[in-house]
Amino acid sequence: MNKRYMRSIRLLAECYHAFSQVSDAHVRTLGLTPPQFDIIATLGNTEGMSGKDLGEKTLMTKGTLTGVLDRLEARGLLTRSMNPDDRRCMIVQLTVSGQDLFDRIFAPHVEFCRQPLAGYTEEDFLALERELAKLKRHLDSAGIEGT
Amino acid sequence: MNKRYMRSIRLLAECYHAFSQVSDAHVRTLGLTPPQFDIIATLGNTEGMSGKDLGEKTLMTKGTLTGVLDRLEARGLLTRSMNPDDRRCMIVQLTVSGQDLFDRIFAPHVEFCRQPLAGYTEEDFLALERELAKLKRHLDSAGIEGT
DNA sequence: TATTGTTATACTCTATAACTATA
DNA sequence: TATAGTTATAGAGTATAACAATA
Repeated sequence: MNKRYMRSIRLLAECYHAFSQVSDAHVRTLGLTPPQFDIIATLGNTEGMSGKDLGEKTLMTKGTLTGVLDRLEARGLLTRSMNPDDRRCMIVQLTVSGQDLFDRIFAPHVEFCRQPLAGYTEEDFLALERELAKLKRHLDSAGIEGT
Repeated sequence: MNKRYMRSIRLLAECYHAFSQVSDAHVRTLGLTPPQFDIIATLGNTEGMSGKDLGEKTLMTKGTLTGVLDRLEARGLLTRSMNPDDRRCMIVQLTVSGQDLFDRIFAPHVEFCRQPLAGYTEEDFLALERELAKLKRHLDSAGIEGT
C-alpha cells in the first residue's frame, strides 16, 4: 500500500515538475518570474482583490507577497490602494498597462503550455480531472492552512 | 477543450502545492530544506552517483547543485570524491552519518505525508497512478530537457 | 570540441519575527 | 486582542555565463 502511495506521489511531483519546466521557461521569456506571472494571472480580468486574498490564491506568505508586489508596482503593472471599508486592507489591481500585459501574454502562455498535451482527448482530460479532484478533496480536508 | 485543459492543470498545481505544504513544513522540522531533503532521499540506499545524475533526478541545474551539495558536505552528510574512470565526474555519496539520517527520517517522513490520504483505497491509488502515468508520458515525450 | 563541475554575479524568493495601523 | 500589511534579517535557491580540468 505504501508502495502504491509512493508511486502516485512521485508521479504527481514528476508531472508537476515537467509541466513547470515548460511553463516557467516560457514565463521567463515573457520577462516575468513565475511568482510574478502568478500574480498577474490571478489579477487579470478581475476588479482587484486584497493582499490577503491574493496570498491565499497564490499560496504566498504575506512577507513574500509584499516583495513580489513591490517589483510589479515599480514596473507600473499594478497599484495598491486603500480599501475605504477596512483601512487595514489594500486593494491590489492591475493598471491599464498590467491588464494589457495580461491580455497579451496569458492566452498564448496557456496555449504554449498545452502543446505537450495536444494528443489528449476530452475523455483523457475528464479522467485526469476526476482523479485530481478526488486527490485535492482529500488533501484539503486534512486541514492545510495557507500562510 | 481549453477549459478542460486548464481545469486539469490547475488541479495538478493545487494538488502539488497542497502536498508540498505538508511535506515541506515537515522537512523543515527535520532541519533540512526541501532541496536538501531531495538530495538525501535520492542518495539514500545507493552506492552514490555523479553530480550529473543527481542533477537530472532532482531537476536542479549544476550551479544550484554545487551550492546545495556544499551545505550538505559542510554538515558531514555527504562526500564528493573523484571518479577514477572519468576524472571530470565526481561521485557523491552519503556518509555514514548521512545514511543514518536518511534511515531515521525517510520512512517517518513518507508516513507523515501519507496521512491526508489515509482514506485512499488500493483502487483509488491505482486510478490516480494510471492517469498521472499517462500525463507524464505525454509531458516527457514533448522533449523536456533537464539542465 | 564537448562534457563535468566550480565560481561569480545578481536577483528573487523564502521563513521568521517584530512592528504599525487599523478593527 | 486580532487582523492586514510592511519592514528587517538572513539564508537559500535560481538563472546565467565564464571558467578549469578532463575527455
